Amino acid sequence: MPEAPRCRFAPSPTGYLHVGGAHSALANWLFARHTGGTFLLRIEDTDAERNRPELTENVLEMLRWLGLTWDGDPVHQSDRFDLYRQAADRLLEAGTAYACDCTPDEVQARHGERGGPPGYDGHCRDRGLVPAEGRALRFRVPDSGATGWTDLIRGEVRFEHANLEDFVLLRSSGAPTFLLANAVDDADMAITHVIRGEDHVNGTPKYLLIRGALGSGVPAFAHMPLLVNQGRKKLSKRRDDVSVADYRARGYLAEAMVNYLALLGWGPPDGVEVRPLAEIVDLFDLADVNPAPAFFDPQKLAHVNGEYIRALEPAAFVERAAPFVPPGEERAREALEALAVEVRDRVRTLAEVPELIDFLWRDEPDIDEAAWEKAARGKGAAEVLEGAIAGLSSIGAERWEPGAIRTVVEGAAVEAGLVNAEGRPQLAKAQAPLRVAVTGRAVGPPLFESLAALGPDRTLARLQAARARLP
RNA sequence: GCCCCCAUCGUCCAGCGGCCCAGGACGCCGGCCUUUCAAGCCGGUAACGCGGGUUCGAAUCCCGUUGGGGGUGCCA
Repeated sequence: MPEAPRCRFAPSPTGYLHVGGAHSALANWLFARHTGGTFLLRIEDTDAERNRPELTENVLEMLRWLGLTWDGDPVHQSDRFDLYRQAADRLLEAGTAYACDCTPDEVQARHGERGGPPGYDGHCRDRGLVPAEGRALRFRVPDSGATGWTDLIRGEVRFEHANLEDFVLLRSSGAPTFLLANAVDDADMAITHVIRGEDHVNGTPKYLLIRGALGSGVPAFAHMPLLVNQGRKKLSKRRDDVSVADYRARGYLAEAMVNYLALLGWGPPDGVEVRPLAEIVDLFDLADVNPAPAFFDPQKLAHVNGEYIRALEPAAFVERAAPFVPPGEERAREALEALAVEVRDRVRTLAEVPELIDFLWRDEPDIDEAAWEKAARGKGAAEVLEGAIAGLSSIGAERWEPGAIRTVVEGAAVEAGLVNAEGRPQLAKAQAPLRVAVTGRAVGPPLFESLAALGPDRTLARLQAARARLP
């Protein structure tokens, strides 16, 4: 019986959680849940300069929101500097690391002079410098040979040592770099599978060299495809719309986001894309992941989100949409409940909900003038309004429901001459001026249900106001 | 520049030597349904980058090429 897999998501709190990070976290989570393994979280906060502690909470909150729960407590690298220094000492004693007093500027200047490949030139390799404050520690990469691994997604990958420069393990400040801390922690945490983005492929031989020098064995690697934008560039927080928190705020459901993310770089064997997470856990396999970069397509995300929204029970929809209508507004909540199903079936994000029903809680409809002009110019607009006003006035509050309203509007349509060849009322034409008059918009939930929810008094007042605007 | 990775419709995924003159999904276009808009249903559009091999047979294997991406920090 092989040891149970252990994997981890290791975000750096230099920014909020973005969809690329979520994609990589999801791959780890799916792998762990599928294999019955353990999914750990490690906060890589070794860079005091760029570290923003408050962002750690955003990352944790978003992972929780997505449902990507981790096992045990998150590990913070800032608490473990002793561990890294001990490892560095061992490498120093073994001669696989050496002190270096070159400044980054010097390294770059020498590169400028000599040309050729950038990176460190091994200047301090054999100077026998004693480690001290202000001196960095570098790894002595073997002159010959190569380091490689069998990537679970990419197959064989190899790097010639000749192409690897002596990289920094400890900064001159004494703080560990990502390369050292990452490798040491994975060994310490007994990580068996390193699942991360393709942008880490180039750092992997260095990781392997450190682990080899430390004699700590090696985990398996799976480098996930990067998520790219329309220009096929790696998603960037600066220019792309990638904040997970923003997607939540814009009315995307966590389960839809997770389902969509799972579809990037991977697809279920049976082709059923939108499905319960449990089934995805069941089907997911790293060996099936596509190594090519994948475009993060907001349109398809929206489609998947719409499917999830429509699958919600009415009551559940109301609960989840409630935060998107004016809070504390009793009429808003009532409006949501009154037209729950009609609205649910028409939105792709919860943020689209208020514009469909705001006419119910506003004192006056917010009239879209372009829509009004068009409807007012339509044939029989004034007659339909008048007929509706007269007919609806006589319905009475107790019989104010969609069916009765429809009957009145059909009658008004006939009287206004809006009939087809068979003499049937043309409701599409008749409802246009009524809809704009009452809701302010040209499109929205079904009209009769909308008027039923609005009630006779407000409906009639709005129809009369609209009629008054006509010549 | 150098190193590494990648390569099927516009996009995401399927295809792992014959079932493929390539299938599904999003998008787009058209139709049906219909009180608007959606949803739903039906139909259409559209791809194996190129060149060599290997093989009876290649989208599938190999080589090359072209194109794209990533890395190249005392960031992670």
